Amino acid sequence: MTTPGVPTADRTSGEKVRVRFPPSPTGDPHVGLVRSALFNYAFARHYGGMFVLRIEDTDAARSTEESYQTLLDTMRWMDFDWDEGPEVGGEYGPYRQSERTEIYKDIAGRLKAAGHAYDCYCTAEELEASRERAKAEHRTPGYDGTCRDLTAEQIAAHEAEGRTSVLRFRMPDKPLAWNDIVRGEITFAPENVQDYVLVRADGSPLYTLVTPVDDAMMQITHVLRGEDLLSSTPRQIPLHEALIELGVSERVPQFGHLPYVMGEGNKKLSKRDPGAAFSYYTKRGFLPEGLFNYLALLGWSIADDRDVFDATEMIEAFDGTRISVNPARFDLKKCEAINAVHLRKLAPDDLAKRILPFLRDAGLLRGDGKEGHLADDDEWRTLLAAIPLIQERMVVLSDAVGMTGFLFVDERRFAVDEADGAKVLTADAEPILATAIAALEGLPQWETAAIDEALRTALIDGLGLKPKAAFTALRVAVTGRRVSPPLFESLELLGRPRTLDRLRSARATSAARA
RNA sequence: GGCCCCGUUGUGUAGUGGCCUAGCACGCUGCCCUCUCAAGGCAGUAGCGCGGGUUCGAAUCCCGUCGGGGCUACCA
Repeated sequence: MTTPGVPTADRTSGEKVRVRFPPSPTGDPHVGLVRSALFNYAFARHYGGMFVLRIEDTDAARSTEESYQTLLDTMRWMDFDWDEGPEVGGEYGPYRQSERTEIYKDIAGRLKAAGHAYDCYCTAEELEASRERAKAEHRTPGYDGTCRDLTAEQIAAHEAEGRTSVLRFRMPDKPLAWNDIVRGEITFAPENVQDYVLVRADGSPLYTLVTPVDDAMMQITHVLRGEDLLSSTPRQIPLHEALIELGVSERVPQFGHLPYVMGEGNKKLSKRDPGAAFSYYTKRGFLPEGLFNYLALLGWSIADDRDVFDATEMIEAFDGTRISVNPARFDLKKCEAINAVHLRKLAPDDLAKRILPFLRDAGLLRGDGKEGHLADDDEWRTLLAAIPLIQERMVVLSDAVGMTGFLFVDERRFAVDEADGAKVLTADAEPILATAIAALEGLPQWETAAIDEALRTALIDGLGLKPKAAFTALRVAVTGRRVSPPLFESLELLGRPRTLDRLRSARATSAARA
């Protein structure tokens, strides 16, 4: 690898940095896509530049309105505020390519008039044959230039035959090189990059035309995109140069090609991979902060001894120079670990607020949902009090449902986990539960320390039990599971009546097994 | 087949000729703490794809080789 090109987004040139994120609204957003948005966003913010959101929906067959909306929701959820784009506008709009067809038509015409593009009448069969020939001769397959310099007679003959034509870009005969922001000097020999199609026979523009045209007209200075587009860059550079010549552009943007995000095996992260879909994270309750942090780590590092940081810190550090060239494998475990760290840093009421929707969706709250009031006052107080018990045990927000469900569940619907109950609430548990009930019934103060002391005295000292055995029985009886938040605190939160109800019910179960 | 990109522990990375008996994080294992589970603490596990050079000295430079990936569309 040669020295990567340091972005001359420099403050010295005085040129305002403008970057763009151009997703296609096809299907559900993918974490690889979000990572790409993140890098562009951070780059723009680092240099105090503009972040442009552009929707690449020229492929009408695959683009959907639903996907478009999901894309915007995703951007908002990640807090990637865009300075120009759909819904916010901007002076270089419109920002949906489907609304720019006249622009493309105009540019295509001017490109043709200036001799940078020409009509190609080759049929699919002819092109296929040409490719086969090239392969057989160990040459790079691609367009052979048949229609590059047709005479007026030849064109007339083709038209008379009823052939249709596409518009092809005329590649210059010179080495195509650029200093990639991520990878350094990259060069393609001209014979390996052939004339390519800009406009379909039906007159609709292709990605190959539209992307450089928009980047040019939107004054984009830096293009950070996936490595899969690396081989389209040598084709785009001469087109940018042609656009400069036509006066619609002022520069060839600097390019940087980001490493892939890989999934299982040695394949790009695909829909098959658990966790490939962005919605997976919102559903499980990852934090935007956590996902932001983890995604930033996919192909970038902030320092040699640190990998937890927030958006501000990343933006401060992200100047485009430490981007890795290697593909990064998506590691859900690490993503969870990073998320858990961010979760533990949240203020208690903030965390509680974020947990609420998950509790609501699980049907555990009575709140009417009006004006964001998902919980009633009692529930809110209980949740707030439970936060210290669960915060360091959680990885994602939805974990709170399982951990605090026993506090919110309607008493008539409370049930002990079947497997845990069968294992723990045996005949042996009956005396433990009986003793605990007796100890708690007359307790003057219903609070953690008193509960703790009373139960230890009665069960450990009194019955000579091991703490683990004694408290596991109570834990299962009261929380319904063998794993729960700390027991005594949980009992305090649950309150005496409900605690005793559950203990009595569990005692009955144990007695029945005697 | 052609072109291009890439190759440090299981994973992500630090590393740009001596600071490397290769650092950090996640994972995994064990121990401590402990009412469960976490969190926390401590310890451990495992790596420069391979082969040649250059050099007093190479993960770092050169050549070759092997491996992986991408592109090779009237998709983006």
